[in-house]
Amino acid sequence: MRWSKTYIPTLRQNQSDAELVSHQLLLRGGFIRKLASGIYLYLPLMQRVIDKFSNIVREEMNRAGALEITMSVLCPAEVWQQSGRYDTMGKEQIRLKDRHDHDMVLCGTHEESVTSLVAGELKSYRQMPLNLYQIQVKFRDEIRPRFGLMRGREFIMKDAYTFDATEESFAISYQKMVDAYFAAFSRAGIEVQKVESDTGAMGGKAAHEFMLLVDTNAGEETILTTENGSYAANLEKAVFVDKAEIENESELKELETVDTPGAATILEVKKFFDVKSTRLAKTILYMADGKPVVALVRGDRDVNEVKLSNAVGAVELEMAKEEEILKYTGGPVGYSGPIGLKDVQIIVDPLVTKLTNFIVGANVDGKHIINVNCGRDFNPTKVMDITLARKGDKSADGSKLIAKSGIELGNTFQLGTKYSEALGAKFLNEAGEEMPCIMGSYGIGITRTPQAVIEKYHDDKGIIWPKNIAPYLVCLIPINLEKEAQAETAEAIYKALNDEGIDVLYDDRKERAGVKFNDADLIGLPIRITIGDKSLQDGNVELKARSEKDMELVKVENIVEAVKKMANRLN
RNA sequence: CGGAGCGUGGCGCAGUCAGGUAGCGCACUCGCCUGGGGUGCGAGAGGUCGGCAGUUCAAGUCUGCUCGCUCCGACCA
Repeated sequence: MRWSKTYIPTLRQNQSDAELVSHQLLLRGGFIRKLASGIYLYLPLMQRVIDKFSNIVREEMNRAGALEITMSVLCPAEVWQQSGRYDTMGKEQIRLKDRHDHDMVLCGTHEESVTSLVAGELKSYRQMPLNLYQIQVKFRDEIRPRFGLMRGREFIMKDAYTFDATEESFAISYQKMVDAYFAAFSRAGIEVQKVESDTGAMGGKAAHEFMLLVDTNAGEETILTTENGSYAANLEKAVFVDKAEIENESELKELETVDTPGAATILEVKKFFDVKSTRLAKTILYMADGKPVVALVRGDRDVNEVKLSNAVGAVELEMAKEEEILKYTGGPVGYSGPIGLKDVQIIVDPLVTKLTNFIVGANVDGKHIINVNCGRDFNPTKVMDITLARKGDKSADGSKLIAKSGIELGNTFQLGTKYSEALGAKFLNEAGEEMPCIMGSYGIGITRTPQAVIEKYHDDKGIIWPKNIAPYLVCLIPINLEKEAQAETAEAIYKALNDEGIDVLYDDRKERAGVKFNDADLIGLPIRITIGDKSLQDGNVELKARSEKDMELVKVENIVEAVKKMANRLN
């Protein structure tokens, strides 16, 4: 492609509202433009990146036996009502009415569509395993879109869905997808880390995320992992073994209400009684789908709201407001406790049940209760792990957990039979019994991944694309096209590379060398060929990798081979 | 939704406090110069100052309403 014939609107200045380097570079490099908050247009360079990455994913999916289909983005609400998710998706789902006033949704994922498809066709265990996928636009009406393509309201995703007759068969299908994911990301030039994650709105039994680990604040998720990688999970999901030393008293003492004026926070209470925060229980009131729930964790710990949300089966969980705290506990913020609460669910973390004679709020301004014991003084609705893990905690095998920052590029969900039962995707097994399919669903962020790659691979001048997803492999730059020798050589090399099927962007613009070099560095094509008088006198052109500092001189007639050789050794 | 800001040529901004001829840099067009890291000189074109209503002789500037956008938080691929 000739630069003058394509459309690459690079910018000299940064756009003021882009926070992330990768977002900034996509805008400056002329890859994307924003149409509205969280809605982007993909320009020619970006389109090529998307195509290249899509094709890698497509090839790996096909290799794993998945079959490509396309499902409609527009979907009748009815299907979502059947699965129950019409109520649980909340405002993230974009909804509209058609001209007949029928409720419709713009899909953010396709479990419902694919399951209702399969429900009508799948009758026998002989038809499984089945794996269907598509690469398509998705809609999620994010509360706060940000970070460019990382969190948009419209984005492209590869989503795959598996249907199996038995757990054994499902395990194989799942593993095939996991393997395909590693293969696809590796071909795109990046290494991902598989971590355990919460299933969230997807439901189901277990889930994994595929994270790109980054140094910057771009990682919107924290991962806890052991040094050797034996365990890795995202913060919300991470399970840990608590190693805190607790000074428990063996004898259970009498309850006592104590005046603690001005001591509302854990820190103040701990100071007041001159004890460690592990001797206190933190009582936090939440509203779960409008109903009050109290969460009790040890004083030195924080509530994991995802775990809590799962514990009570809530769709929407938020911390209670001041007036709600007053209403349900009778006391002000900072003095809440589990004793004497009525019509409030009490979820207690196991770490609290291990304490004796601990301290809680009295639900009265300026008072706390001491010598509290769970089960004796109040009855938990449920005892369940609701504590947020943190770095420094121990994993199950005793190794220390360390924190890393990651960008989620893909995920895999073990859905079980949630959707197949709801939407009637049933089959007859070998014994002639009717069974629901065992399902899995699998996503890869097609537009998000390239931006994450940029976040990982860039320098102060611009992007450094891995070769397999670079919009072009080679950037061909004649310093001065007015010089006939340079122009002729450029044309010849351009033709030679094209004839070999090598993607080359030929900068034939009447720009000064500096502009061309800067633009080339900015858009980050892996290999640059420079044609200038100095080296051309000896029949040479200059070959340079974007990721490397030094260039080499190559005879014009050897350039194609040299490019191939360089491409081979580059990431 | 809670908190904080911002909307002025394509992009980045000044001007708003204190009402009185809409400005700067980059980009763009034309001419000349230059020609190995965002070149220099000259001449141009381009703006409903987010929108609506109000105050005023006069509104980018003051008032009210409204729309959009960004950042922090809750939500998430």
